[in-house]
Amino acid sequence: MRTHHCNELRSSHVGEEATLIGWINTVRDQGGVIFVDLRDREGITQCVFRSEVSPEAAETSHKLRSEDVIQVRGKVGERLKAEGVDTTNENLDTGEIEIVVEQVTIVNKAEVLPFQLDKELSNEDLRMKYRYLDLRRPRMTANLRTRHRVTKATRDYLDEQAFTEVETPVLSKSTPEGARDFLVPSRLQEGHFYALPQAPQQYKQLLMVAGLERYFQIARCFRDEDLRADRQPEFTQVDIEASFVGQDDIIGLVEGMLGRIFRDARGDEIPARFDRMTWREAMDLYGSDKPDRRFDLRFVDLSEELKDCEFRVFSGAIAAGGVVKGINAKGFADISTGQIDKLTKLAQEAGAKGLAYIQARGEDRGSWRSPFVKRMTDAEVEALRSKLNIEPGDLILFAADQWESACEVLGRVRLECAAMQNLLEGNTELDFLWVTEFPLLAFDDEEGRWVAVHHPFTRPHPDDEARLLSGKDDELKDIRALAYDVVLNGHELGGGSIRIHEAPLQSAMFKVLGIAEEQAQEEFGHILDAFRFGAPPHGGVALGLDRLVMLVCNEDSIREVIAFPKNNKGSDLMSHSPAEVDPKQLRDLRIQVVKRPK
RNA sequence: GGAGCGGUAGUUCAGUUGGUUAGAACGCCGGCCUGUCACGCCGGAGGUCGCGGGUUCGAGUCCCGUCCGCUCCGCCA
Repeated sequence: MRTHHCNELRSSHVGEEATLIGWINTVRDQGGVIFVDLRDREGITQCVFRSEVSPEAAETSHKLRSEDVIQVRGKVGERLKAEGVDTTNENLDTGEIEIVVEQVTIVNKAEVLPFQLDKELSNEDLRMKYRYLDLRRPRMTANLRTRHRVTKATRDYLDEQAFTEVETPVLSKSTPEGARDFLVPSRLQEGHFYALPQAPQQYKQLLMVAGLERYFQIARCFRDEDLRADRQPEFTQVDIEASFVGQDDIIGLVEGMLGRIFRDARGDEIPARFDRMTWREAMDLYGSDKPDRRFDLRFVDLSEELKDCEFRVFSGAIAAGGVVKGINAKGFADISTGQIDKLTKLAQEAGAKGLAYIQARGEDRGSWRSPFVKRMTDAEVEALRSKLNIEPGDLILFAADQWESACEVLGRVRLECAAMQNLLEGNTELDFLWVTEFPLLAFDDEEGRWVAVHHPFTRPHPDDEARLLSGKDDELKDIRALAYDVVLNGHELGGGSIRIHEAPLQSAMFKVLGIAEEQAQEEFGHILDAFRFGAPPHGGVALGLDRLVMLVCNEDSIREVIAFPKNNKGSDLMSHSPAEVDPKQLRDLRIQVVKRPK
């Protein structure tokens, strides 16, 4: 059908005969001579139609329209350079040549497209409705091909590291902890349901008991929760588990794998070793467990300096065992009142009563605009000035509360501040970071019980294991886990942990989580059983492939790197899923849909 | 469940204090053009201003409701 693709012919081919097939990118009809840019997935080649070469082809060429599929046959010609006119196109790889068309076939006419492929399109529903056309745009095609290179690099690397890819069931069992499950009714067993996996967590641990030692899977996972720019109800994880390894082994493996991925998919070299910080440090300095360090805005602790401050919001919080923290938004003193209001609202949504600030307009404290500075002593002001490095033009923002709340509030404010100041404009840096020593447990006030921060199979830090085994409430606080997240530019790329591999420790964990023995036996009996038969020490990690590819492609949403994604409400606007089903299907499943009263 | 931004021609958008017949660019259709490549030139078609209600002499513009899209919070072990 074709002899060459559209990014193949060069001046060395001049004089040869060639047949190309593809889509019409553009037509430039000059009356007597017609130029057609023919496009396939590799690129663009200009085709020229002249009546003196072929009257039939020239006649047909007047009827050609954008996105028609055509096949052309002709000689490869060198573009004219005569009379001081250079007609080569430096924007095209094939810009030195053109096909002088002798024969053209209209393979398939195209109707006018609902949007132009060469223009940005902001109408998301239209993009999704005609996703196959949206994907025809070079940027989207390139994203899908990059995604392929990422998965290939992943498989290549893990294969070289002696990992075995194993598929685990998609029809599996609902688990009590974690996200809402998608359920699939069983026809053969009336009233019973499968659940789609949120992650292959239990299966991969059982593969370790099976003696596989090194497993991975590029696994589709499902969570029935609300969507976001970086969250879809079905998504893909690079799921990894290994036996006889510790935290540093997994961390080193992931560093090597990401290095390979960025090299193969983008041609970039990234650091062989990433920075590490503990969860406590990350919260303390950035107010986030996935800090974006591409801008500074680091927290400064002022609890010591302000403990006797006359401003009660500060001294009161410190007296109650809390902290006062501040950030210096350099050169942002001219922030508008509206922006201050927005930051204050944000702080309030995050749980603060308000947001204390100083607009340091000049050197002298008298020139500072602030609701509370007048109540501070000179010594306190000078302490702030030196610890926060306050210079004229700076904006200082404060949070005062219990440590974790204050950090969370200021962390939120920090990100919004950076957005307002456009601190990331034009930034192309890649900042990889490991966050380690996550807390093992968190107390859920609503449910009145301890819940696993990561998941119930996560191993406690060896130094804290005895405290878990004690099971006492005051001992459970601040137990560290052998859990770690890898963060890229403020996005959680993935996380993992070293697991519990002994039945007694696992039982103790279930007990702390308030999962009764019978329930543990019912829900996780197979895991507890398996641990009794010589389970090896093991651990692993899971990386969000969609987010990774999104960052590799410099996109802002994972929808840009998923071929057929769902919209905000979980619908596929092209195929119209989810949809009602035939009543017969429901009868077979013994399912009755009860409409919610309005 | 909550908050914010948006919805005007096929597409991207503009639309002033509420005031004549709602505009531009690209695209589309017709014509001209033998070296274009964002081709150019001439002409033309194309609108339920998301939908419903209200205020008003008069609503794209103001108010209320509603639907849709996006972003964020909650949620996401």
